[in-house]
Amino acid sequence: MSSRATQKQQSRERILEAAGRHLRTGGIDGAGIAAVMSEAGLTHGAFYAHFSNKDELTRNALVHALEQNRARWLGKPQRESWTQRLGRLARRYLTGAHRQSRADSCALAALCSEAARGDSAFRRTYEEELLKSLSGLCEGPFETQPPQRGDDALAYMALLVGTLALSRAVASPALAERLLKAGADAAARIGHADPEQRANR
Amino acid sequence: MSSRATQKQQSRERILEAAGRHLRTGGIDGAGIAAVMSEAGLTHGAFYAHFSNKDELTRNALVHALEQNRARWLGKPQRESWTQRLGRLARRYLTGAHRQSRADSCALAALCSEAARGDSAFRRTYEEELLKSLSGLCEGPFETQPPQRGDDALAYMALLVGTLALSRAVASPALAERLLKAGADAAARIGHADPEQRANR
DNA sequence: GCTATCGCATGATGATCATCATGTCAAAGA
DNA sequence: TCTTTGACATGATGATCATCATGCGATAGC
Repeated sequence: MSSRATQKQQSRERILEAAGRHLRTGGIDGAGIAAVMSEAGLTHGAFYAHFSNKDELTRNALVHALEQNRARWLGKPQRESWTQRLGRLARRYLTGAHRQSRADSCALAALCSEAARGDSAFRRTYEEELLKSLSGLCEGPFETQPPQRGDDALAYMALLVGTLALSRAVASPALAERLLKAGADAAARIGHADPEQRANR
Repeated sequence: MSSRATQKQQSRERILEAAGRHLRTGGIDGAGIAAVMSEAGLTHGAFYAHFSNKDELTRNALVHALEQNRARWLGKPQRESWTQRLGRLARRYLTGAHRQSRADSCALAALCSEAARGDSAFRRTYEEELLKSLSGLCEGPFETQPPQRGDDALAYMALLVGTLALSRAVASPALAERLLKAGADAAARIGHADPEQRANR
């Protein structure tokens, strides 16, 4: 690859990094092309050499951010039961540190309510990333999971995302911490409700 | 009350209604004073006779919206167990209709991720309203609930909010519907995990 | 070495928006 | 009836922002 091409590739990488941080910290609108480019060490004019418009950047930054999120959250495969896995990953996700670190936190949670207002291309991207995260959680393609496990995984993700979002939306740290704890406990229980009870729902 | 005062009161009411709709449909920034005032049948200049700035409007609209939300969601007291109540209210909350009606839907869910980016006055208001909703759910002051019930209520609200938000963020209607169903099932189970299991957590 | 290319910078442009200044007119109070 | 008040309208003002036009300078291919 020519040196110019690698330069451009590196610039693009830095832009996506900066955009990912801004996206999670400031939301979809809170980005600002000039601010992102400046954080990437460039000026606003260079933007259109990399992306055709802001929406395209936003989608790419979302993908980029969630790949990082999944790598850090899911880590390497473990020897554990489904129930253990749900409990362990919930405790790893619902921490005070995750709540407070905005710039590199889970983009699904950081954007959950704003995503609904995005255009359909953005929502398609969001959905794809959610499905990838579900597959990572299940350690296999989400579409091939047995129905009950798929439903568990969906409710589980909704609980994690909702808990983290609420814990940030709230003003008092004490309530935020209690939310995290209550959410993690409930998430750990999603895997093992009494089976006979679940059969005749 | 003088006729002028009632006029003003009615104007204020219409502004709050319009702002509540815009808040839930377009988010905190998506409001736009001119648009809100025009929907209230006034022009933008009249705004500052009612509120000192946009932030104040936003907070008041949030309170107004959530009062309506609670009235419609919780309805009249019922003769039912805690478990039954959680199941019934989850099914009432997590419907396709609620997902699609943006303008008058639950403001807690509509703003859950953006609220984190609001100023501290906004987050205080959000927290107060969340606590009122929790009290309504518990049919008594949230602060006086037994710890386990309080934790259940917190996780339950997080699950409802997260499920509704995700179901809107996603592009495909089928996945959205499945999320609602899985969320409602899981929410109904929050109340009755095996007690001995819960005791030695 | 010469020239074309292209990544990037600088500086418009036009749109949107919150807020303010000023004017108007009807109702309140004397 | 006359004056004052205040709810509302109209029309700036300045800030922010996405997008575009233009120019530069280094690199790549000849």
